[in-house]
Amino acid sequence: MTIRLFNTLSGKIEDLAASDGQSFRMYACGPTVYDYGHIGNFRTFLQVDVLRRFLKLQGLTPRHVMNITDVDDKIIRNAAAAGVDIGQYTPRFEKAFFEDLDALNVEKPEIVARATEHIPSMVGLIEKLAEQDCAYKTEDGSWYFRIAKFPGYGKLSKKDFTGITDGARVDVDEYDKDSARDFALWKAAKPGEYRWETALGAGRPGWHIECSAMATEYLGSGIDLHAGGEDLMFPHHENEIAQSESASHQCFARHWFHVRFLLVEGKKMSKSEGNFYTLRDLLLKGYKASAIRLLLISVPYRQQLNFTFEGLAAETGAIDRLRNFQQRVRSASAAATENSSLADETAKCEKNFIEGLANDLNSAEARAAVFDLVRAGNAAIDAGTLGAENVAQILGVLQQFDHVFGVLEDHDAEWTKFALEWAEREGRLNEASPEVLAQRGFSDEQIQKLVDERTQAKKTRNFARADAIRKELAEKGVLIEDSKDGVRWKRK
RNA sequence: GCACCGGUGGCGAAGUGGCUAACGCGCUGGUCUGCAAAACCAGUAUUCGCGGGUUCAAUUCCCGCCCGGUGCUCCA
Repeated sequence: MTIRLFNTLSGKIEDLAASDGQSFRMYACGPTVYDYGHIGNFRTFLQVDVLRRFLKLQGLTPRHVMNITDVDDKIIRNAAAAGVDIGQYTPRFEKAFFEDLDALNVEKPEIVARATEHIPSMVGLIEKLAEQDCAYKTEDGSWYFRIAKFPGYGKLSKKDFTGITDGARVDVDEYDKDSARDFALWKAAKPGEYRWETALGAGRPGWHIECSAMATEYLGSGIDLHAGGEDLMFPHHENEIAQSESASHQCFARHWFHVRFLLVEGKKMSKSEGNFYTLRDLLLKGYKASAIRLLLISVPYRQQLNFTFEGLAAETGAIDRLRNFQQRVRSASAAATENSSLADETAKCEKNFIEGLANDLNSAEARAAVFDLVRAGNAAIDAGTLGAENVAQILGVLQQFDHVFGVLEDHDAEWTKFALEWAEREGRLNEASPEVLAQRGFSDEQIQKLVDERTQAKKTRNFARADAIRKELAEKGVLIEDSKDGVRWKRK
């Protein structure tokens, strides 16, 4: 199946392929590690995850590079405020970032590259640009990219800069740039500021240069795909193209993948609106990591997604249904004969699932196909017309679904516990919801004891006592389910 | 202000110039149960922001308006 994906550069939907016929070389802009990641950040990382997982499902081998921006103005400012070196400031946020990706079941890229560990590579690139007069040094010792030397500037974001008047909006710090649009490659250190001593002078890299240097170092020129949030299109990605292509005289990236921003409760997410959420905020409120993942990936990446708590609750229900179905199919007693219409239904699901994703990563279409199978499969189980071959086929399709969607395995309670432990260490337990908090210190053993007592009470038909225990457990966030195979319980 | 994207049932959301407008959640009814819960089944938009136009036919194409979002500046 040919994978078709929208390319920001061409403005068209194009076929995706590994240009070297072996590995699919992709670069995705990673986080600036100065704070905890919010759900907007994670929508982008999650959509890139869906893409790379689907590529793998389709037999491609991704070679995926992600940068960690561990030096920038915000980091320098925050570290200085905390009275520590940037090297002491960033690791905890980098660690938190990867923990969050783990919680969201995001696969780790093949290569993770920190900006601070690639300074020589960036310096080399700037020197190469300087040799071609594409970079120049200003009086304060900073280096800038000369946009006038790159005719293709604006081709990604579709901007026409020909009419821009130089000097129209010049920043005070940038008074000696040749053109207002020229951007910093290397920022000279002001007294007392964090710095690297290099051939370019003492300073630190500009924001855009790290991605050009590291993408090229690990992947070479003409990479298959470059990804990021829609906001990065301009100026970040535009500048990456200008730098990289001026230095190499080759295409930097063939395909550009941009993920749309999300809304929260119908509004732009911002701290002042009070609708700004980190992953940890949501876990502490008792939402499941898997539901957060599913919600963030279920709306196609080019579509604005409205993140709501009602939607999050809905996805929790959807996940339960999918997991229950898988469990039901696994333990179903197979009928003697195969159900051919169900076999057709299963094949159709697989086809629609793959086609949906191949169609510009339409995850909504893909998951709808799976729910069609859930309905058909459940009906067959109810009717007792599920053959052994049917079981194998359905489980196979669910496995494919989960290769990409990654929500069927249940690690939710572990991540909630993880968030609680983190909050406790950070002195932020007050941010946890009462229900989540009630689970703290309520051990599995204690729960089991109450569950057993209730079972005994039921045996003696002491329903009043049994119901009282059920109520008590419910108040502490534990749900009881009676079934033929005994009593099950789970933390909500 | 200029440019771009979107507005589909209670909520999220797919899709299409003409077949019963996907799918999930919710809700209602049913099966099951000591009662629940869970699970399963069934039902649930004469209609796709508003006003025009093109067309035999528009939710789908065009124009205008209203609303939301994004970019033009740091931002996933």
